[in-house]
Amino acid sequence: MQVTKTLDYAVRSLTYMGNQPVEKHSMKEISHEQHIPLNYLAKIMRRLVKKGLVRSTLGPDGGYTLRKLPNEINLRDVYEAIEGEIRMVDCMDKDTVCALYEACPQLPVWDRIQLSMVKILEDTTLEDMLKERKTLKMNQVN
Amino acid sequence: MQVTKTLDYAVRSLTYMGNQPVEKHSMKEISHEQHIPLNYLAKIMRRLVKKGLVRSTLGPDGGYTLRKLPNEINLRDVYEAIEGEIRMVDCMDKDTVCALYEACPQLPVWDRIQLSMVKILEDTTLEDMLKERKTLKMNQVN
DNA sequence: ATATCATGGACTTCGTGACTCCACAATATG
DNA sequence: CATATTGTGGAGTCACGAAGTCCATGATAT
Repeated sequence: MQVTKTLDYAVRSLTYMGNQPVEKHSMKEISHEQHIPLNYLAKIMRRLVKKGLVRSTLGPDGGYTLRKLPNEINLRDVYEAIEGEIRMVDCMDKDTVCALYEACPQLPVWDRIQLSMVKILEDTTLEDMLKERKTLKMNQVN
Repeated sequence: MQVTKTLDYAVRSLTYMGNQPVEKHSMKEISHEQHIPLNYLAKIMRRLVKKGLVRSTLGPDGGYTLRKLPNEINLRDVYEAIEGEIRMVDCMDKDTVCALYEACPQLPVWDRIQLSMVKILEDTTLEDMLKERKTLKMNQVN
C-alpha cells in the first residue's frame, strides 16, 4: 500500500517537464535536476514513452517531450504506465479464480477503496499538482 | 498498493470468529476452516493479540476470543495490527526529512488518497462485512 | 565521421512477504 | 503429578520484485 520510488520518479520527471518553458528535455537534464539515477531513469522513461505520455527523439539534441498538455495528463495514466493496472487484491483480476468470490466479505471494502483511489488519481492532472505547488510556495513566502 | 496475503488472512480469521456462535476458537480450527497455514497463522494471531483485538488462552481447550464485539472492531485496527501505521509515502513519516517537503507537488495527492482510504477502513467494522456477505449470499440464492 | 542522444537487454543487490521448524511455556484432565 | 494439548517466540528458508548498474546497439545532428 505504498507509493514506489519508481512512481515517484515518474511523477517528478513529468511535473518537472510540465513546469519548464522549454519543450524538450534530455535524460541527463532530468536526471540531474530531479536527482534520479540516470540509468534507472532510462527504464522509467521508456514506459512513459510506451504508454504515449511522452515522445522521444534520438541523436544529439534529442530528449523527451510531453505528448499532451499538463492538464490533459492525469495521475491514473502515470500510475498505470509504471505499475500496470490498478488492483488492490489479486482476486479482482478476472483471470483469477477464488472460491469465495461470491460471498467474500472483504471484497466490497477493497473495491470501495480502489474506486475512491482511482477517482482521485483520475481527477488530478499534472497541472493541478503544479498549481498546488505554486500555492504552497506562495504561502511559504508570505 | 496491494493487500497482502497476511492482511487477508487476518481479516478472514476475525470475520470467521465473529460469525460463529461459539466464542473460543483454536488455531487448528481457524487454520483448517479458512485454509491458512497453521504456523503462519500463529504469527498473525500474535499481532492481533498484541494489538488487543483478540485474547488468547493456553493449554488444552485453549484458543482465541474476540475482545470486542464485531461492530466495535474496524478494519483500520486490523490493518494497523498487521501492517503498522498506514503511510502511502515514506516522506509522510514525521521522522523522515525531505528537502522538497514544503513545495512537493505530489504530497497532497497521496495524502488525499490516504485519508479517503483510512476513512473507509475506519467506517467498516467486522459486522458490516458480515452483513454485506449475507446480503450477497441471499442475492446468490434468489 | 563522430559525438551525442535514447533503446533494450542482462545482470546484481537487497529487502520483504510468505512461509517452515522447533524448543518452550502454560494449563486442563485423568 | 504426568501428560497431552494448546499458544509463544525466535531463527531460518525461499522466492520475488523494487531499485539500480552496465553495456552494446541504433538513430541523428553537426
